[in-house]
Amino acid sequence: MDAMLDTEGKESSATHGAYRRLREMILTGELPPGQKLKIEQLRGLLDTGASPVREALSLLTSDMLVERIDQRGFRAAPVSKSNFEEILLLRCNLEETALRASIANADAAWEDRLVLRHHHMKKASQNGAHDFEDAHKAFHMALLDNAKLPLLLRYCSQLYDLNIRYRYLAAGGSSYKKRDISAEHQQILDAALDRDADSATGHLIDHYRRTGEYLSSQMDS
Amino acid sequence: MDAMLDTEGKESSATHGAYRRLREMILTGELPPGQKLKIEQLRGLLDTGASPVREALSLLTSDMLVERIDQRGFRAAPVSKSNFEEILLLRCNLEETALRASIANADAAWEDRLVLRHHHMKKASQNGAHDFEDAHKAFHMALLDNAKLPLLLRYCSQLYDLNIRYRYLAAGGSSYKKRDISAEHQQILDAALDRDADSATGHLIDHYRRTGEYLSSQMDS
DNA sequence: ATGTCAAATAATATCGATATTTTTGGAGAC
DNA sequence: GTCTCCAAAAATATCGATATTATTTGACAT
Repeated sequence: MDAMLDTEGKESSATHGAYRRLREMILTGELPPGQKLKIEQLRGLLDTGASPVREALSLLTSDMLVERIDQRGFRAAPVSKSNFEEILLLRCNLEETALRASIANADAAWEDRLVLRHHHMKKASQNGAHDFEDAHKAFHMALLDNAKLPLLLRYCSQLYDLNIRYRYLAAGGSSYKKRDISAEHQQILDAALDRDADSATGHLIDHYRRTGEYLSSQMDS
Repeated sequence: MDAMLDTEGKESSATHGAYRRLREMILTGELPPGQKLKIEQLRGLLDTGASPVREALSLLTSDMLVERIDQRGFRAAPVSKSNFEEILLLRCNLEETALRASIANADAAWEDRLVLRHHHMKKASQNGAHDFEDAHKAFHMALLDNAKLPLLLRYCSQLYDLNIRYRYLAAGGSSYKKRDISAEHQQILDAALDRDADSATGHLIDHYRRTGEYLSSQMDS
């Protein structure tokens, strides 16, 4: 007597579905920063019960994409320039730590994973922006995950998502020029494969700072 | 027709109450690491409904004190030596960043807060261990909060709590010797008041490393 | 006009019950 | 004796309804 509309055969759970859908909507700006998130409204939008919605919102609180106001419901996390700058700062700090640790643990299997992810990313860049975003994140996380520091990786992943949100908000996802991001990625990859930690972290941080400055300028408008 | 048993006049909310209570139980080890957290069981323990328990567990997931296993409920987060060491590593990294930023923003109001927190901590050390823990955390967070980096502060606070849990687990909360923690705190405070970032961060990290090594040795047993 | 208070409205938080899923336990086959 | 499979039990996930709490509205007094 229940609707079973998802064609995916992977994760069936009303809560998880609501979580992923809401996450997507907040990241892309479909649910704008600061917006009140009323249960009823979302219940209609995702056509599911109130409990899964509630729980999904609780989970999104962990990711700092949703704020809970004690007896007053939920709202999409607000944005600000200072928040953006803090995200950038922390990313540079944490990702440098993670990348250095990853390189310290470098082995053939990791190199294979890196090359693969990089290839997938290049391939996906010809498809839709959505595919590219996923592959881009996968590449960046692959750079870091060989550190074998799960907490650190989790923080980096969280911050990555928070940052991507600003990219969507600033540019509608499009104006995010190809610039020469592709070359930057290649430099990072090569340095990582050479196991040159200084060069790899240098390029990585440049990569972030450059994107950061670009977005920061967009935000002044 | 509802029970209103809390004598506190501050935060009334079944969810929030359950959250605080469960958090306490997990931090102190009353709910041991890895233990299955069955809704019914907790519902009885906290005498409240299933929904608040469920939501409290969701919130504790953010704090990494509870793990969610997709269609199989919740469990208290497991512990391991490598997890402990990662926490220590990240704490040293993040708190150094935060403390340096705090000192860079130093002003009279911050100094006042620091002195006050330090005083309260000393006073509380004569009372129960529970009071001391709260005051101790308040002092450490006061050292960091002048950085005005809310995300960073949140991470530091999370990691602080994860660490305190290991202290409870290793020592039952007691053997955590007074050592000369008091002197160490004084050194950190003095250096911060002098606005000597190198000295302050040095003492702070020493403080953590020393406690870390002590706990680490306890864990080999 | 303006500010305050009370009733009406809307939204959240919570409960109790049901449907789904996982886990357990035991009967039968090899 | 061990393994497989099916039924029984337990636990989770979800729903629908109610009680609580916040917010708005409008009347009244100043």
